[in-house]
Amino acid sequence: MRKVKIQDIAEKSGVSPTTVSRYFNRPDLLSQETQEKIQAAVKELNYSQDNLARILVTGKSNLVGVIFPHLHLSFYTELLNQLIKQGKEKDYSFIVYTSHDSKKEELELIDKLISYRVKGLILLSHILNSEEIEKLDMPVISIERPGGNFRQINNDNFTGGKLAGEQLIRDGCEVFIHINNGYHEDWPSFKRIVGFELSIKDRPKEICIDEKLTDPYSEMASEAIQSLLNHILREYNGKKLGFFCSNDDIANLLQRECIKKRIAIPQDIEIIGYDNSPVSDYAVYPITSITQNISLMARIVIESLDHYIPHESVVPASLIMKNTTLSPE
Amino acid sequence: MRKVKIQDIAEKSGVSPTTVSRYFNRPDLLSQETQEKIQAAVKELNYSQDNLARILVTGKSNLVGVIFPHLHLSFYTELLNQLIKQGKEKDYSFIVYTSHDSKKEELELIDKLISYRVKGLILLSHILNSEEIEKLDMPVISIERPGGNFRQINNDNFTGGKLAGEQLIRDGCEVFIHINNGYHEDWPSFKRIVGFELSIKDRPKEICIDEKLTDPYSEMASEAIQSLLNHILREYNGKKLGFFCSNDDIANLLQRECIKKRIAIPQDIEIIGYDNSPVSDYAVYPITSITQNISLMARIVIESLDHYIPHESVVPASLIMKNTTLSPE
DNA sequence: TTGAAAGCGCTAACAG
DNA sequence: CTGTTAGCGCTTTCAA
Repeated sequence: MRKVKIQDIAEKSGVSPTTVSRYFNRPDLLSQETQEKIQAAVKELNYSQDNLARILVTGKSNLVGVIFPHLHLSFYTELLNQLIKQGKEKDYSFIVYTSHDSKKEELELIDKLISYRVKGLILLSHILNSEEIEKLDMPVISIERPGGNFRQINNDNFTGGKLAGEQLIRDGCEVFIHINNGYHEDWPSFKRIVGFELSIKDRPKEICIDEKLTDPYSEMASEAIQSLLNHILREYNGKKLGFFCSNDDIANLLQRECIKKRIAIPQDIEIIGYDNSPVSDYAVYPITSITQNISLMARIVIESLDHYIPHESVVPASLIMKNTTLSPE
Repeated sequence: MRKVKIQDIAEKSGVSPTTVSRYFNRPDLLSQETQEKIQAAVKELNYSQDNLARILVTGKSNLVGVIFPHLHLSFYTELLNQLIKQGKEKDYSFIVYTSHDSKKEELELIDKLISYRVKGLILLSHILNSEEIEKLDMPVISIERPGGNFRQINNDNFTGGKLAGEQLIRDGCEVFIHINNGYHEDWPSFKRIVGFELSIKDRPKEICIDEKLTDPYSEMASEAIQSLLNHILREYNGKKLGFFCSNDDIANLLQRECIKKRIAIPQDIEIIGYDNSPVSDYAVYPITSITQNISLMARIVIESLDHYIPHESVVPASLIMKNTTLSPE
């Protein structure tokens, strides 16, 4: 299958393998004449480099590993999309894994990545804790994960939650409901709740946590949101409700139930999502959402691979007004 | 960074590097005693293999390249999801690219994959034609692409379209509309249209093609579907309409417009999508859809990597009844 | 401006 | 059951 190597084109063009290597890496060191000879041979034999051999000897790899919890959330697929797109310019290639599973399996995945000599690891899954990550003998860039002595890129979740609360207040909501699929106090996304609660002060509120919402495309999730909505409607009959959801997919799920119940959006119920992902635009009523600026996150990731300095970056959050909140006068 | 190699643990355990190598590849050839010695050393030094070196010498790689047109379609992300999941068992790792772009860029991507010595290439993009693919010096598995002398895995699109048409007839639709983002007669998905048209015979029909629907998450797409629906409603006022969309995302887009116009689904309009992807379940009225059996496709892909024999596989299509068509008595 | 030699980390003969 | 030797395809000294 693969046959033509540097040796072959060395012979063809009457120079040494070293010179051919230099043609690719330091062409400026070669005479015009040799360059042309080599170029001709490369074309004729349709030679293409062997990156593995090169990585082996130089120790410099452009392979990057990415581990997602799953791919059923727009935030993840959009981030992947941006990583691939922006990584292309710097010649990075991404090995993608998902890890729904055990700690043991995640460590095996990472080991496999190491065995492929990846330049770094982009981590979105929540299975490993900080100490375990710090033990890894490679650059790790975590996204929306609890901190530690590695590179972290997080959204300004606090401001995100605060912006949501403020908007709902401005629009005259009387009860404030946060829907989330689970939280830990050390997760960056926990700050959304903090910011939200702070902004609504002592107004009536409900914080609804349900792990069934983790995979919003499941039937379980659908049922969970249904009974949640029923509960809230019963409890706060006649009041204007302001919902703040931990992601757009959940917000969309909620909107769907509201439509089925013929509740007027945004007159009787307002909804604010998180991520400003395609689904939020794609919903029946495009969903007002907090943007995480995924493309900026991706850019910082790529940059961090080149210059790895463990610390946290916070990417600003902002409110994107759409049709599930009142439009400003 | 990376230091401990086979040599180190050979010294540590007092055997030759070869023996250590055998410990990983043919442990059955070693005595119990040596195995234990080596195991101890491996643990102590926290050794992990170097796959690149191994690929270099054996010529056998478990890296697989995947090229998608983009990642904004559930069919793509779900396929990727399944590939990663099912590939894990056979120890495959996937390098993922998207290629919105030029033929030149796509060939560069493929060249890069070759330079990483991938075992094979999974191709979903439509940029290269069959001859160009055949020229590639590696196993190529194409999915939903025109054929050629390589491995193809396609859905039984003809039956898929036919099933959709038959259902709409059964439900009493009077006008039959197919919505598509574009087609070529040699694409497998063209057969959906053929099967659909055949099943509805001489009944009133419209075949609507609009490239703006290619990325259904764009604003353009949204506007396109809106004016399309307006046109149809004007033209066939009072008739029951049966829509067959080329994918679930478009079907969802269409449903959204129907809801806004307060058209009764499935009484006045029926909608059938394609892919049976998460969005179809996630829509306000879960969308009746043709399943491509993505997980089966993924399984065949994985299988084909091990036993590469150029030919076409056709994966059966079937109709999944949900809420945008009448439920059977 | 070019080449010879050594070696990246590993495994496949072949031998014992 | 284990070790010796050679070499995967490339780059990096060092020397000319």
